[in-house]
Amino acid sequence: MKFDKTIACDYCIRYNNGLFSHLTQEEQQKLNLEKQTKKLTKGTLLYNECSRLVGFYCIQSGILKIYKTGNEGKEQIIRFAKKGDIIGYRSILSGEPACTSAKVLEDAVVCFIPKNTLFDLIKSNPSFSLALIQLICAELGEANSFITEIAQKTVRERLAETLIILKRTFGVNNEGMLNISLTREEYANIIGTATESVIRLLAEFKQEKYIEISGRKIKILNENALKKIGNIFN
Amino acid sequence: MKFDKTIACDYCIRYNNGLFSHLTQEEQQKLNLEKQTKKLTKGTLLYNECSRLVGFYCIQSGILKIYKTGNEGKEQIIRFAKKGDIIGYRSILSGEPACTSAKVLEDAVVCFIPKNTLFDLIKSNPSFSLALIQLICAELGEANSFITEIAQKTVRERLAETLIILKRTFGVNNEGMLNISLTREEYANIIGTATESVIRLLAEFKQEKYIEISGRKIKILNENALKKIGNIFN
DNA sequence: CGGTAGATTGACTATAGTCAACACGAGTGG
DNA sequence: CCACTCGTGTTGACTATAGTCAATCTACCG
Repeated sequence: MKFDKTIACDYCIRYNNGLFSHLTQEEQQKLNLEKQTKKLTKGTLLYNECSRLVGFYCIQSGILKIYKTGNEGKEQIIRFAKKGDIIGYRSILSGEPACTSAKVLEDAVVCFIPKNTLFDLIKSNPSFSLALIQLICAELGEANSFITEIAQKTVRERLAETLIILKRTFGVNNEGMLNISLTREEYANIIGTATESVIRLLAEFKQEKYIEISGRKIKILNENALKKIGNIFN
Repeated sequence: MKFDKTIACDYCIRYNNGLFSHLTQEEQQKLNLEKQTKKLTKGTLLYNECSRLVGFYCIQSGILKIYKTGNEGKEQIIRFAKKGDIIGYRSILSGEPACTSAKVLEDAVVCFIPKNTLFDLIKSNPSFSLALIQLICAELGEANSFITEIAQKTVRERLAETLIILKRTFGVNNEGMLNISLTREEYANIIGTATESVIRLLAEFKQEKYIEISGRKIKILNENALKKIGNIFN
């Protein structure tokens, strides 16, 4: 991991879900001094379950997967973190070890913000606290939806839904390919199924011309069909 | 619904996850004036998805189920709320309609606390904010675990786990029966399965002498066996 | 030029969902 | 008081869905 301080917080302040836009000039400068910028290459494990974090991370670029390890050692991907997201805050706020792991999927630049900086901000800046609370509530709302979907939808439905959500979250490149590339196993670990099931269903979707596949790159050809399969109404 | 103000907040202050213990005398008095106490009988729907809440609720006694309705109209129970829990805060903090419904399972007494009271506290009392953040983070942590379990464990494993969790959460009465009584369908809606599957598995557990059943009352006879089945290690 | 990780396919099996019929008790209205 | 209904619980039979296992293939990397 390399550390540098070349990128000022101003950049993130504009993007991070508005979280840091509630800081005063003074607080912003303090943050700028106390944070550490890290460059992380693909495959790096930023932290894992049981890590005792001493700060949280703010993603400036790149993609990480946030996952939990089930009792058979199987990974369950809980969510992804991309530009503007913050991760690891749950652990330091509750004072417990992390309950998830974070691994880099696409080379990333993240800022490490020490625990005390966060606590100081909460203590001194109510607007910041409120924004943070709202951000956590949003994450909680998504987790609740995820529970319902994983409990009630079939694997086929969840796969279709996942493709739609990935498109919404990461967008597509100029060839229409999803801007995130996952292994079949990672798809399985989002959906909660076996790798082989993902392979078979992707092949089906391809067969029906809902998607186009080229290695790990996927292009959605018929979004409406996938929405219908996944029971997505918006 | 009946309203009264007979019960002072002091009572809850001591129990509510320490949340309200961070209030000053003055704030406690203000809260006491602004809250409304409601008595809710079994079966009452406190709010449902799409409700625009104007405050949140603090449970003084009784049990409510918090659930989401999936696209086939099937209920997914996300969690239960009992003495000391707060519900409905996510909706007012994010300014969105509720994403879950809350229905009374056992006659309850709840306090309604208006939105502005909550916002005022967040703005003026950083200790309260921090405690609130920690409370939400705890809920988020549980949601993440729930996702992993529902995605990876079999129905049998989840049922065993659910029984253990219900015992931990609600305890047992003097006959050893779980202090919560659910229909078979409600069990199915926690676990994410069909009612018939719950019935068959409960019969199995009974057969193996892990539990004793008398109508909706369940007694755990062999906790270790259930823990083993549910892969619970603590 | 192996070696390794990931992708694919087929065959088989287990798990759990669906459907239909029936049981049972608590209320309800004639 | 009795038939009736309704909600819930139960059971059996069948089916579909998805998991497991094993073999093979492919691409890329050192």
